[in-house]
Amino acid sequence: MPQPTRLQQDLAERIVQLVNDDGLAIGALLNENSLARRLEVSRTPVRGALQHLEEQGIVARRPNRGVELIAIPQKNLASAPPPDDDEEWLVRIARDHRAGSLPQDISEIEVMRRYGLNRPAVQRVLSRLADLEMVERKPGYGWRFLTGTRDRATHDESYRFRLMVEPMGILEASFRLDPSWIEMMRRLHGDTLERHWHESSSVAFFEMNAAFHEGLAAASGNRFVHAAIRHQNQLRRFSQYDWKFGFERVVVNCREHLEMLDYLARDEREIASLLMRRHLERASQVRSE
Amino acid sequence: MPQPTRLQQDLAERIVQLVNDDGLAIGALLNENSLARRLEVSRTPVRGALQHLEEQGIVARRPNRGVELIAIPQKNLASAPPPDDDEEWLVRIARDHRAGSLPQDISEIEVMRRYGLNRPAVQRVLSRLADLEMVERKPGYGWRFLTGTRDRATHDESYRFRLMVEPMGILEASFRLDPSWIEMMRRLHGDTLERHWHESSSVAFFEMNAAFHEGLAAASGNRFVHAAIRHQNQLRRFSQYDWKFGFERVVVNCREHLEMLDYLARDEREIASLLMRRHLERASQVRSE
DNA sequence: TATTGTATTTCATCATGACAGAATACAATC
DNA sequence: GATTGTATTCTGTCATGATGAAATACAATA
Repeated sequence: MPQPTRLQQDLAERIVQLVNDDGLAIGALLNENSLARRLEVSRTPVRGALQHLEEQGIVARRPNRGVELIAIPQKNLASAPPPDDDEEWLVRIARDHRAGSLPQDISEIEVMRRYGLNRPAVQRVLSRLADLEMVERKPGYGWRFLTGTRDRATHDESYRFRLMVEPMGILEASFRLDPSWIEMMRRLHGDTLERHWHESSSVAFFEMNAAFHEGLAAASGNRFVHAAIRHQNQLRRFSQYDWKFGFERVVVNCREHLEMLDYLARDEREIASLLMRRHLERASQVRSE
Repeated sequence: MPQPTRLQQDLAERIVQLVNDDGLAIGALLNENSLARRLEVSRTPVRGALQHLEEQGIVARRPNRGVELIAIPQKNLASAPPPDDDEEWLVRIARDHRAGSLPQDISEIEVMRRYGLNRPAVQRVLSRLADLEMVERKPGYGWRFLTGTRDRATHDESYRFRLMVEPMGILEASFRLDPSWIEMMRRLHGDTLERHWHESSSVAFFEMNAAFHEGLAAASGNRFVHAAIRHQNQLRRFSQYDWKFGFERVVVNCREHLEMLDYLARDEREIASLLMRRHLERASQVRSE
């Protein structure tokens, strides 16, 4: 009981979500069986999640009767994406390599030694870096970083690719955008514009940016469009996490996003699509200056 | 020495490739060191590959002097893609599931038992099926097949996606197509049209088709376009391997490909791009009849 | 009877060691 | 001196068993 599992944490969040969606009031009784059924897991991890919520004072066990809701939980910050355990290692290794503190060619054992990771973890991390085309297996043993010719060309190709997919995604017949999503995005962008700007906000800014583009890709109703953009975001995450945006760039970006949201709210998708095209073209030139 | 490694097989093929590229004649001496350097591996696997070639009567060892080329090897069939070891299992599992002989939800151990695979192999295979969105991890333990709603919608979304990417790829400024590739493709398509058609040719036909689209994607000079189409091919490979094409469909397909090749040979890319668009639109309707 | 409490079984991950193949170094031969 | 032959070291994969968590079955209680 000291450390809730990742599954248990996720379930706890999803239970909070269910409570909100169902509009339950204080005093309502939950029960493990129906939760387990709705969440498609067994009772065991649900118990763990409930215990976790109990420690937070959100529910209280009523022996043999159920679990009473004793406080309405408020959802955490707007859809904080659950940070993957391996992810921090991805970022760290990518950064270390860029800083030149890693050799161009490296074996799995060397990575294990340097970072104190076990082998399965190293293999997961390297596989994911390979998916992002940041490393590749060497023919014999070991791995090789690909960041030689990569950065310059990749940046352009990424934008060229997104220019093919994102504006068209908005025009798909299956495009459906949740109005509440638009509202949430508007609020996030408004906040970013008004809040005082720190260098340290660049990660948050990146994530908002990524969420905007991914959300529209998801709305296209085409899983391949969505998957492609998610992949692009993942790719950019590492090369841009410690990229220092000037505030002017942030302002321009938010304004362009807000403009698109305005048109999308009125279902003016042709215009939004054009704006997306121009937005990407402009953004692609930022770095190459 | 009974079984050459996969790496050794690959090296043997690449050595043959080098011999052809360099235009070496019978009697020429190869040496392990320079081959190892050019192939970016150590001498050990090169030795294995040479031994393999020796058994085929292509080279002969001259102790302490080198390895003599005693027969000009002819390249195997046009770019036969080295069939991945796991791949047959992917196909088999996908097929078994479609045939209904696998449960909707399944654990890794169950897969190990049914197919007599070891755990790492099962994990590789399931991961790849997950990349193709054919299965997903269940929250707790086990995996779930996604082929419920999948097939119908996926087919359409796949073509919608390719319609965004493939015609545009041809128009990219970085587009470069190797004339010899065009020639090879023409020959392949011509052969397919003339040869008598068997049901059993459908795999070969699929692969030619895939190679055509992948080749054009690669020519775009954009790695994301290329990766996206490779992914689409992989996806289609499983749902279409035992799809029975009527011969009329094969004829139409080849004619359309050949027409595109004609325009591409003259660098008439706008027209080729339009033809690609119509080709995909037409192909997308075949199955939904 | 509905629900939680408890015990048992099953599963996936990790740790460890064995093994085959690749990398490397050095000896032998022309 | 260049090349192959041979030995040694290093690396990654597989096999096995231990461990913790999830799934499942059954008992207990309101």
